[in-house]
Amino acid sequence: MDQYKRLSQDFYNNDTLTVSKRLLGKRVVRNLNGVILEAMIVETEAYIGTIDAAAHSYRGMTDRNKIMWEDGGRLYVYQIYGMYFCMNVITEPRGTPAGVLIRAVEPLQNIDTMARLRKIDLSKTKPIALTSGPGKVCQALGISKADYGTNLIIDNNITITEYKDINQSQIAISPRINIDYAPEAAKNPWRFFIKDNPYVSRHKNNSRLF
DNA sequence: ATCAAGATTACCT
DNA sequence: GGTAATCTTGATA
Repeated sequence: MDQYKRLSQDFYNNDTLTVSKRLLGKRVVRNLNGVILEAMIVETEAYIGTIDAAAHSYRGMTDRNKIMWEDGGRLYVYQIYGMYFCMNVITEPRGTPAGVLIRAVEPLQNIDTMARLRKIDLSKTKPIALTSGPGKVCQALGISKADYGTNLIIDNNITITEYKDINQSQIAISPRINIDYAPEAAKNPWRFFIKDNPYVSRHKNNSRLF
């Protein structure tokens, strides 16, 4: 590791909306068999346990979502549509199920390896296609269900560190993406992203800045 | 045992 | 703008 500090247990054992905002500008460090992939978080969504009909934890504990009841700083990985994975950073102390979906990152190091994992030829396709969406993020960083439950505070395969200071004026807020199955919850402005960052997933909701 | 649905993406017109 | 791809999971019987 270099000069940037890992985020602490206290960082994660916190209010989910606060953690969602504070994760912007932080750096994901992924050790993939000795190859270090690094990327900055640029887009997040909060999923808030028992009050949020869009959250997997809303209807209680299952085999899939049980990690959400653990302490913050754990990794919740699930498969979607039979072919993609999504990664969530668990928040709040043990017993309170909540997490933050990492929707987009900006590649920083070993971008060629990310392109290979994404099966993208960077001479033909724009680099923003690499990591501008939750399924793309996991594919580019080689994250799958094998990483379910990773402890970001002590584990060496995946961690998150300080990186760039993002102030409030650089953060845009919108409703969350693709949660039509929970129309009431979809009204909550619980998506956060860095304004004008090219890696933020493109969507009509981007125009609604609070 | 069966079955519908999904915190998505790539590709098509 | 629209839709196919693809399969684990959770709910119901």
